[in-house]
Amino acid sequence: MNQLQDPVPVSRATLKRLPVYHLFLKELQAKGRDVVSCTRIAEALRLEPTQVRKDLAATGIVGRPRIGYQMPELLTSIETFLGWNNANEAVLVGAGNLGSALLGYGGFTEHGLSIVAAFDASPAKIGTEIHGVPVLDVAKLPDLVQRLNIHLGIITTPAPAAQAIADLLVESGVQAIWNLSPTYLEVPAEVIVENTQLAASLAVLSNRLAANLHH
Amino acid sequence: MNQLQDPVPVSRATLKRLPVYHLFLKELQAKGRDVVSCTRIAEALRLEPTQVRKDLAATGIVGRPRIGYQMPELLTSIETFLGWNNANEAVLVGAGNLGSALLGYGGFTEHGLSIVAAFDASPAKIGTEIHGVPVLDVAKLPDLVQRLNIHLGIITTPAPAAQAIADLLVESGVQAIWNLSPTYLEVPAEVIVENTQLAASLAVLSNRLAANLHH
DNA sequence: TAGATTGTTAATCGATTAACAATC
DNA sequence: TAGATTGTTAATCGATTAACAATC
Repeated sequence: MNQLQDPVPVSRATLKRLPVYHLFLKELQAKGRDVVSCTRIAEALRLEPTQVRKDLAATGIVGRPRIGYQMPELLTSIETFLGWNNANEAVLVGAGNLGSALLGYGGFTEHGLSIVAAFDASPAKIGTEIHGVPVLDVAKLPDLVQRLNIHLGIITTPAPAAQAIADLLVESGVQAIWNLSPTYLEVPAEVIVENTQLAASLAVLSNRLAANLHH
Repeated sequence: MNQLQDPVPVSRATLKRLPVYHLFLKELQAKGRDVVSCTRIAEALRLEPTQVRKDLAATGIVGRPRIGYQMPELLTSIETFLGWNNANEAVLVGAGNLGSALLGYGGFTEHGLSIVAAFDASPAKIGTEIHGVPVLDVAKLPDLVQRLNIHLGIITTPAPAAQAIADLLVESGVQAIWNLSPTYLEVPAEVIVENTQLAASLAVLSNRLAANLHH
């Protein structure tokens, strides 16, 4: 329901907070709560109640004054909004340490991501399985992506290989790339790229830690 | 709330872009360029030249009109500002898939991070080494952190264990936590927490991909 | 009812972008 | 010089926060 057509465009900031709410709500639900207010969420997560309210409203949920939101309804609303309950199939390229970690992560399935195949250039890995996912030759990527109509590619290769892999994914028809390699990727404007630079997260932390130690 | 008394308060957004510039500049340097302008950086990274200029200015670099910035000087300026050239020692807790991936990542050393020990609760792992880093019993964490005066802890445990580990790290004197577990951590206000929620990155991507597919 | 909470509009804050003078 | 680029101030934009009426 409430599929408002072209509703308020949701800010990236809101999009990043929604999974955090989801996490917190799951924990709360496990403790037996079946109703929750923005006030409570905001307090626990050190945010402003109004911000939480706006974020939740973006998912289409409607609450009840004096009461709050029904827990299962709220969780479902967030999940639906984030596209977590209609699985996205994805391929992963680069079955090294980080790639293997993601293949073994497990938690992605409940967030609507299913990695159906991994690709690598190393002959030693090709033909094996990592955490149950087959590792294939990169040469087979275009065919598989097209046949299975895969929309999402995950890049966990070393930096020097990443751009060529991105090109290959785009040529094969992938519409979104999750880039975990330490590179800036050049792709056509219509392709969505989400960069998760582990070094960048670290940079923020290092800088703030250094500032702290000076006091 | 955050009373950093730096000369110029640097926005978190700037802090996140600096490593991207660094990455791009390293690639450019490898191609033999030894001077670069904001115009060029902005064009390659699809940003506004003014934004690049302000970001770089935050690191203290001074450029020359008509010319731009000297490459080695600019790289050093970014590295120094981010604290990448005076190593931070860190411990990692949770030597599972993701933890092992980080231990094997290698790229962190050049960003000023040195993981000196890993901790795990599993007897099978204790006493082993992963990518050259010893895996120790969590019981030994407080002593080691205090003795070596470690400031930074990295949490890669499953969600249920994360809060207890965070408490332990804080008690032991750690001042910053890089949390890669899917949990929201409660810590004292003076402790810096940087959350890298892999699921959250994914959430942003899923949502935008879903929106795209509807068109 | 009284009071807590939602939903929404208005004000504030901060970051981005534009404009432009200074400089080499 | 002429023109590209820096550095900086002002304007704009967007997100957060505050205020408040509606509601149960």
